Amino acid sequence: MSDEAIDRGGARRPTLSALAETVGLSKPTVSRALNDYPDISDSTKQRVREAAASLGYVGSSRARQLTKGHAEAIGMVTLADNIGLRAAYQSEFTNALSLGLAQQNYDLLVHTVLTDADEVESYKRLYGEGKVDGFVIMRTRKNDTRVQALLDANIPFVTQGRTELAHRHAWLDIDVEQCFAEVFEHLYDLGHRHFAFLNGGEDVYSSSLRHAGVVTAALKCNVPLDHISQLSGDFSAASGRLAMRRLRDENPEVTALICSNDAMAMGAVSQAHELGLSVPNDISVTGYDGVRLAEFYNPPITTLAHSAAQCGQALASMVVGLVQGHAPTDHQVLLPADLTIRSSTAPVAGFSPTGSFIGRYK
Amino acid sequence: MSDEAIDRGGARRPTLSALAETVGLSKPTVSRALNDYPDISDSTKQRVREAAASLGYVGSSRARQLTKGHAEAIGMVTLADNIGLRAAYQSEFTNALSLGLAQQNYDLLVHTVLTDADEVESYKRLYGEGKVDGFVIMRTRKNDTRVQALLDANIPFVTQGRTELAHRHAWLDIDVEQCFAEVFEHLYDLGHRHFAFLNGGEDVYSSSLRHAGVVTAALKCNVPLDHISQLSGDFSAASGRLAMRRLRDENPEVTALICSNDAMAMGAVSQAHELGLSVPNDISVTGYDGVRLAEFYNPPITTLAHSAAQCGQALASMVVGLVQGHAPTDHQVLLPADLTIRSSTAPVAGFSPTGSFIGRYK
DNA sequence: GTTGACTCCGAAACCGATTTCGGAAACTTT
DNA sequence: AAAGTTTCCGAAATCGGTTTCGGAGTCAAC
Repeated sequence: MSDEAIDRGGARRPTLSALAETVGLSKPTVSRALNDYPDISDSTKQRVREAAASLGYVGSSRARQLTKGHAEAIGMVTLADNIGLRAAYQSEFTNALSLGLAQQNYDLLVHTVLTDADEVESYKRLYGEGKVDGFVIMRTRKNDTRVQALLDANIPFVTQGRTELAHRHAWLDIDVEQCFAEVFEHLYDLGHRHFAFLNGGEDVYSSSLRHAGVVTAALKCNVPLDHISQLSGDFSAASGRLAMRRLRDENPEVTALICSNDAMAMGAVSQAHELGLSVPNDISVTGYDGVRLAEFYNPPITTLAHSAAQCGQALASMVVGLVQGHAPTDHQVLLPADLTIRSSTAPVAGFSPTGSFIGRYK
Repeated sequence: MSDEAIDRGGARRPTLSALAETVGLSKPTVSRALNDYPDISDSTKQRVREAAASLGYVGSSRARQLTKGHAEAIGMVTLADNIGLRAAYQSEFTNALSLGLAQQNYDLLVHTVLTDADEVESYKRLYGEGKVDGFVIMRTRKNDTRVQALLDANIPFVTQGRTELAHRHAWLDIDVEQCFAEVFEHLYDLGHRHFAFLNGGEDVYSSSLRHAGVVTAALKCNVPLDHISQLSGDFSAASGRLAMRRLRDENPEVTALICSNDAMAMGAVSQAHELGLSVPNDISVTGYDGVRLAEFYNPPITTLAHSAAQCGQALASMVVGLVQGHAPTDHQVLLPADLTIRSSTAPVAGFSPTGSFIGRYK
């Protein structure tokens, strides 16, 4: 009664006890009414709900978490060096993930660190403190220390991209082997016979799959493997530029460059123009990822598009299933990518197409 | 003793009580030792810390939050339509924000919603549930319902970008008036006399500031205002394309297009090329934001760059200060942007520069 | 008119930390 | 040696919910 707190604007939010008191019931009863337990009469539920609404009661998730034992949040820790195009992809992805999570009443907690070591550290701390129930891991590498560490610590997670330990954890990946074969065939159908393939680093699991896809398609098309120059980059636009310079100097016969992501493709295109080469007239270039921006590049870039939104949604339900007790191996899904043909690829000079095209024109 | 829980891989994490028992001390003592209270002897602190380390004890943030009354987390709610370049900027920004928060032991909670209405709803719920202590709001509009709602509900927040209510809340903004004046003068110095200005919508607060900057500079340079075609876009690449088409059809005398962000600039450039216009030979184009990608565009785009990283860092300390009790009005900061000259701007044909350049060449 | 089943609700314990308050031991003072 | 300080630590309450367990009514059945 005389316990009048000074109302400094913040008007202390009502607690469960306060709500219980105003409706003249006990705490447990009110709690069960709000949570729709069967052993509470409908009339009581009704009364409680109305009172809750009129008081503006919102249950404290902190208290609920404490008793329930889970945080209803999923964590994602990223490296601070996410810039440029990589950032574009990540953001589309993060938004989709967050939305998918929200639809299942989970929140997304983002933590950014400066080094790899900090990253593993953060996983353990966030999970140990109970701030999150599990993780989504992006940008997996072939031999990924994070995956190993989380496996060892028995922390639930799902990766975007497979690893060497893929049989032991939940993952979602794009069928890059298949789609890089498709893009190769697309170029072959356009009459190209001398290729360059700008792959990512060895440590990236998907690099070997991309390579396999290209090789498979080459064999199928009877293109000798020494007609495919192998280049290596780091997924940055800068490494795309570098690759294009080397190509001009060392392999001028190449008419088609297959890049392992859109950023490298854009870098390569911009370098080509500076070298006086026309894309696609002198050389065709393809990308991978389908970031929205590739569509507005100059010229718009032919790419393998996978929907970040779709990935995010799928990942959301996978990780939620996981933290609710599903087996990791129940959550391993492979998604296709769409060959999206735009203006950075064209027939080689003087070639009249005979085969049929794969993919969609956009 | 006989209380042997089945160790199903997950090895229940040690609690404070468990730790207290192993060191033979009481819970409060251990708690204070861990938190470095002065009334605990150094030898005891030492002993407790060692035991904690060897047991791998990590305090439950859930319990701590409950007693301490705050979540040590900041929320950000975004609209699901963040795609393309907008996403690129947001991601760089989010990473920086998250990093800055991490350095102050705060986490970033991201929530994505589909509609504006849901957005305000989410702010109230997240804060009401105690999941976050405050918010960072992006993409402010002139008359921003979110700002009004949070002000009404007495929820701490800081915005990136001013609003009509800027005097009542914490904000961080770029001095767009100043920098748009700079970019105008840069173009003027290159000999341009017929301009187009592609602004954002009326509802965006900064649009009027941008306009003011351009007008001020025009007056200073004695450029009659009817030599500046006003166009309006929505910050998308598509609207940049549209603007360029209109320009070619209706104002062919224009030689310089000032865009209100990089995405529109890129759209304009790509459209120009398709129309057979050369950038920068036929028309110069400028952007704003300084997304990394503008640097690798074809051609690289002259832009006004503000560091997303710097904004994120600043915002982080602002919002943390705020939730720790600082007054909103102590946190209102205006940052400059750098005129970053690249290849999308050039002197008009036959113009020999007399004035000096503003800005840096990159 | 007991017994039994059912419906609906409350007392008390609990989750895992922090904080308030006070008390025992050791150490100075006079 | 009694009184007053300091130093260090523990008992109990607390945060705001959920869960376990049981108990008071009501009603039908024998």
